[in-house]
Amino acid sequence: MTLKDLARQLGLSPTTVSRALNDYPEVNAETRARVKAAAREAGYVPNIGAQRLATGRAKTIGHVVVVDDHQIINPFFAEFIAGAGETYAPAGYEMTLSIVPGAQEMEVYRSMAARRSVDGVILHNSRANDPRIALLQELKLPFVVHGRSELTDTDYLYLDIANTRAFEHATNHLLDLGHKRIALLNGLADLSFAKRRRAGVEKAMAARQVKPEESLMFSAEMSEGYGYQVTSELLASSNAPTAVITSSILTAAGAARAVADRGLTLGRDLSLITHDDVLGYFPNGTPQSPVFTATRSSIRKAGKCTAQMLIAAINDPDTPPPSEVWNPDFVIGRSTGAAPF
Amino acid sequence: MTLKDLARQLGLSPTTVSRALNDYPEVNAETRARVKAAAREAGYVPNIGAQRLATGRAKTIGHVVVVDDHQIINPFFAEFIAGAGETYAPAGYEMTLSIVPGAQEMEVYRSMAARRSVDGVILHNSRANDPRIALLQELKLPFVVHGRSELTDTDYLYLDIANTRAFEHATNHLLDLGHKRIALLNGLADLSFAKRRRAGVEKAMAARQVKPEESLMFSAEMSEGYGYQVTSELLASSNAPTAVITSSILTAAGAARAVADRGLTLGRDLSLITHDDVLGYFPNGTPQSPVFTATRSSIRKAGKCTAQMLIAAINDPDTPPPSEVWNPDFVIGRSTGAAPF
DNA sequence: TCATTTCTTCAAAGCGCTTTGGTATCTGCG
DNA sequence: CGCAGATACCAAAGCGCTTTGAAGAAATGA
Repeated sequence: MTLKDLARQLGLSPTTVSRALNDYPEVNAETRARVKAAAREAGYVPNIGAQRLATGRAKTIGHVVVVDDHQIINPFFAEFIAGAGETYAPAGYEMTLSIVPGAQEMEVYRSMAARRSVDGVILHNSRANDPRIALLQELKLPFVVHGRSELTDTDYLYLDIANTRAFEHATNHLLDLGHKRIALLNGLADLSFAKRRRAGVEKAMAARQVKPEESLMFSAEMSEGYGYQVTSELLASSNAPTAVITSSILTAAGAARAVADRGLTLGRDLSLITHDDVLGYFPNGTPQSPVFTATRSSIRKAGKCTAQMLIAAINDPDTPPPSEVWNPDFVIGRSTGAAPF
Repeated sequence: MTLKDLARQLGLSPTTVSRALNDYPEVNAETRARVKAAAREAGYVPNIGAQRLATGRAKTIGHVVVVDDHQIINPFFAEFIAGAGETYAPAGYEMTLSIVPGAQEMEVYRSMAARRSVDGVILHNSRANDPRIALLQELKLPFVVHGRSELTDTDYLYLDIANTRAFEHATNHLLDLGHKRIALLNGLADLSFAKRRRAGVEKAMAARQVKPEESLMFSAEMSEGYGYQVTSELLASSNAPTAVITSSILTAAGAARAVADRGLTLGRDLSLITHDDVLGYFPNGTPQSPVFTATRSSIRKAGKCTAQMLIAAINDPDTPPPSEVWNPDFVIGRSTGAAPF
């Protein structure tokens, strides 16, 4: 069933049928209704390839996910994607996911632009001086960054959370409780959120003349195992920290397991604050009673909003929406307490 | 830069250029080399919409993910997708993800078929008598099911693991250790894997004349919170089970937290076996020393293989690959021990 | 030598849609 | 009544690629 078939069947020209379906004004209201009814009844849906070719728009947003061998999948990715995906369908967009080795990432953006397979992309895992930003600007491919890069000389759209501020706050909370030796189990060091979080911790400590120790700063992919292993080692060491800050609830869970394994109690023997992305499958206790004291910001909501920003920017390139920086909540759970003296 | 431009620039017809790029035999080897070099140099990539329209093939695989409001994202989904995605790119396929409310799922498949936006789909979360299978067969849209339905009168391609057998094995292991009251924290009841796992547990118990108790059988979305809550309640009840089987490592983690919270020890006061999908971000301890006794099967590998099956079926519809049922490993961890007498 | 086959290449016809540039009919107004 | 401007429709030209059918050039065989 093609447009032409439908037109013939209605005794109309393809032009009129196309315009009726696309809500152009120069079609009689009655005709439009008749066309739409016939289309629905016949189960007519426009061929997407033809539409793309004719309009030059792909009605598709691209997400590139880097997965090298043996590398873990970003566990937050699914939630972010879910949020983004929720906004695409109602807006008439599709989402394509490209899972590629890191070495090919730039090439993928180039080819997306050249073959016009997407109208825009969302950048994940923003890094300190992210080369992807310049590339996308050069390619004139609309994009929104989830996170922020440190680039100051260039303007781009982003949605981020106030990482520095949130982790400064968390650190201050621990300092208030009397903690001085505070470990940070951060994400991979070159990711911009990790840089900012570390800066937040150091800023708070510096303000109180507490010297951050390099040996308590860790960077790795944020798995449960990472939290368990590092915390186990820390607890076994001669001068263990009295508090730990983790960048992910999964890492926090691992840390909690390490504490329990040694027969210790969280919030008494070791204090723990984590960032909580509000993962559906790993809630931080219940709203009434959070397990971990945490900085909290829904990554799913971030996905939703990032997608909206991108669509707005695509539809109206001259007046893009403003970038956003969200302030995470701070929730007190049962994982923090006064420093053992 | 279009094919025509490139052809003009080379002094060749578009026909020849197209054939050279697509490795048709009727092109002089030298010409082909010249064309390919020029294409690379000029950064020419075929327009995807035009290609789709001309060939009728989308070179795209669809994944439909149902996410209703407040429903959690399937936490295993990301790993599966990563596996599938790894095989798409090298095979020249793209992946589109549709995140839709459950009520729209069938409609999405219909529209995918009508507008030819995908060449095939992978079915997630297979259910007992899955109506999607008949629909896709009717639409003549190639598909592979991850999991299996209970349909016996129809033939379709699937990749599944031996759920019944694995959980029968796990239950036997617990029975061998002297456990009689065994709880099952399963996934949502209408999912086919949950049905099979429950059947496995019941089969093993029946074989030993142990009566499974309805009050110890739970079904819910497999979050950490679910494991914690149910296990907490079970442990507080007058005749608590001595062993628990969970369908996901996240639920197992919640159960473990509940045990620790009450000052009890896993493997002594409560035995726990879980299914482990081998999530990168939540490993089951280390290979040398698993935390949980578990049935184990990599869901990422399943994604990879499912995608390969689908591509094979698309490329050669007459001789589709065989369906597969994988046998999970059984690994002994520190979460099981003799029943407290 | 000429007929036949094999190699290369090309012109042109789509694929199914949108969009440009009309035309015919109807209205309103001086 | 006659003309300008709406209104409602249509024919035809693309969008950028693939594919069919044909044809000239070169190679082969009798």
